[in-house]
Amino acid sequence: MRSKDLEKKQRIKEAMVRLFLREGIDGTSVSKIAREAGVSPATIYVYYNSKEEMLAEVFREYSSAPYRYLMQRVSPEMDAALLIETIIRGCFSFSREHEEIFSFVEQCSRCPTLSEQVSEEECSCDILDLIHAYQQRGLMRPYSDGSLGAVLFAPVRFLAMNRCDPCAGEEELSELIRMMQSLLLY
Amino acid sequence: MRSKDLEKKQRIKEAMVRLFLREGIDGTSVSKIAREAGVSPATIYVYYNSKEEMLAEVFREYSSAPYRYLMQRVSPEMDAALLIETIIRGCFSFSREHEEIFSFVEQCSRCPTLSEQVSEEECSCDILDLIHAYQQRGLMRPYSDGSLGAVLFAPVRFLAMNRCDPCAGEEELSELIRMMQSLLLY
Amino acid sequence: MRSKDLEKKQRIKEAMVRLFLREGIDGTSVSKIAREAGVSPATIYVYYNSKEEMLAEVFREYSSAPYRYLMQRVSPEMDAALLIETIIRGCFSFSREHEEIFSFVEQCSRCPTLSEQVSEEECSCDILDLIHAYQQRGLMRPYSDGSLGAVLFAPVRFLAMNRCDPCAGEEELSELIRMMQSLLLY
Amino acid sequence: MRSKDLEKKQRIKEAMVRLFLREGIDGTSVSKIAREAGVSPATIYVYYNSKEEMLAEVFREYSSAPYRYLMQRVSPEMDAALLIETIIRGCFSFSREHEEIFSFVEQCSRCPTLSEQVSEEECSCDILDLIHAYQQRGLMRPYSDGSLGAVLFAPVRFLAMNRCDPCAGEEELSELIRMMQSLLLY
DNA sequence: CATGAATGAGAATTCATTCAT
DNA sequence: GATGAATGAATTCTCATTCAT
Repeated sequence: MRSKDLEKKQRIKEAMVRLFLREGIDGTSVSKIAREAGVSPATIYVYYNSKEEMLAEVFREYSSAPYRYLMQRVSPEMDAALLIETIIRGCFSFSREHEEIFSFVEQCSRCPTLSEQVSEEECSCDILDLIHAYQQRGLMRPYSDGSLGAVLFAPVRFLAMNRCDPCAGEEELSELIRMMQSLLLY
Repeated sequence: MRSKDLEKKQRIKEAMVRLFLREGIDGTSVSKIAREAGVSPATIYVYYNSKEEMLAEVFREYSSAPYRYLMQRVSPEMDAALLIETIIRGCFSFSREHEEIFSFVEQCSRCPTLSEQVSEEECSCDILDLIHAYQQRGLMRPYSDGSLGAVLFAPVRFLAMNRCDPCAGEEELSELIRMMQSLLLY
Repeated sequence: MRSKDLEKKQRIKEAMVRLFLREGIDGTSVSKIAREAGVSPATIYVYYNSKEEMLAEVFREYSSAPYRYLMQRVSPEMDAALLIETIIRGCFSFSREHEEIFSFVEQCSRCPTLSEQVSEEECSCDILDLIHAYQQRGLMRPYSDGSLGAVLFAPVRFLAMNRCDPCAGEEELSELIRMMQSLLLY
Repeated sequence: MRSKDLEKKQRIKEAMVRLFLREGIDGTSVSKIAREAGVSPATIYVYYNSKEEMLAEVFREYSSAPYRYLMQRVSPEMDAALLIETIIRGCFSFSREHEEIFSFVEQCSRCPTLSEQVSEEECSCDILDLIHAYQQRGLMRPYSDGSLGAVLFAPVRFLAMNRCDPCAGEEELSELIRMMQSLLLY
């Protein structure tokens, strides 16, 4: 596909993701996506074989977006406390800066017909590798990957979902960071 | 006249919730619900004005189900460590024993058109009140409600969602319990 | 049927006729009629065998209402000019005082599945008999019944339908009366 | 892509109008229209946004049809008596040659939810302009437009509706023409 | 590659009617 | 007689997809 085409495919993806935020997974139809993307419904079938495949593919692509976002913000030189803070703040700010993607991934990952397509673990493996390094250097407690993922990502997303008020959010965010530091550091 | 049949309404609810698990929110139509419940599609409109209202009402009802389940298992006489263990194990076993309700609530609470209808906080307030008592007696650290909810419920649900293998689940669950105890107790 | 029942049947009729004005013939369903009349849908079937029969029967009853209204206002003692004026003004004021019945009859009489049930001529025969007397006394020109009906009733109903502004209505009404007097009198 | 097929839209309109004559406004459903037009119900929604809009648009289009029909038959060179005869005969023969359109417009114009969409006056303005010329030349009495419309169009439509027997129709038609000539000419 | 038209299948909902009390 | 519940059939309309250009 040429660059022109890639740009069009991108427009379709973004349209879909925007619609998920506005209308929910069950309110997002192919024709609405087409209208939102400014293309014909038929054009969508140039890039995808079916709505189902499209959903699965875009879900797969975007499910790692929060982790890629994080990877750009962390660095192995950070001390462990800052790493934890950066991860948690990063999760939170991702959910604000990319609200549509955040909501899209949350919706897809809860949908039983889609969730099997993607494993959280694969997506988060780079971050976890980084943490392994800290663990091996004795800078972080040696909890298992599953538990780490559960406590590092789930609570902050929980806050992101339930807090509309940004200020209250900030306070709870700081508290959560302190909690996770005391939990994961020595 | 025939009197309105609450048992029939219940069957409709359960049919909907079962379908959410099997087919997802976007694959659940009124006629499928009717077939699953063994009634005519028109009958559903005797009990609900529209699919939207039905969804909202059932979501509202079931969103507190996990917390009601928990409340039956905890007691103010438990020591703090056991309380935490009971809550986390309770969350997990609810997700196994009531897989459909768990999945239903997770899906609805991520759907932007529905999530506003229900606040997690209201649902969890009884549990939080119980914890307040422990906090006031100096048996648990005085974290805010938001943070408590975030760390007590979100990670275990995260595990429940991502672990299919029941054994791995058990180990991580134990670890998570230990983590939360060390985090929340003195 | 007892008087209680007749009153209920009357309520149903009036509800139907009111709905025809508000929602049109195609927007009037049995359940809406029931709700408007304050009875159960099933009750309607105590009085009528089907919606179709109900419609036909009520149409038959109300189609002569404008003529009965007229008959109460005219008298064989009137001079011919006054008779014409009374008829035309009567038609017009009926359409204002009984807007629902007027609209109901107009709608039914245009509907091909209903119109055959009722003939205008039968309904207007009393008025026409009165006019025959004037014609035989040489006080009105001897036009045929069909033409008389056409010029006495159709134009004023045309005005009643198309004039919303009551003042413009009055002027045109007076003009129409003068026209009909010059047409029908010697 | 296929280009929008105006002939197909026309087929849909004609199907609707035909059904109004056969089954009445309340017996005309979108699927019946589709079947009658030989298209899929969904196709109708390519051309119209809703049944309501479709009805309104087609009503608007056809409401002037009888007047356009008349305009092709009259001419400013006719003498006044012939003009009146042509108009009345034209109205009548339109109702016979285009029975479906006649019935369609009559039904729509009586339906309160539709009638506001179209004003008789706008439709008849060309004919009325022609008559104004005769009035100004002193060839026809100077009655107002409202009254003219009422006596020129309403009675003949009344006859067209109530006369099934074609012979009786013809006699009354002649009489009506004579009446209108004596009424409107000097 | 791109498209608007077209559609069969199915969505949500309402209908006229009947049932059971 | 009167009713609210119940429903099969039909309603309007949307969906995901394909067709013809």
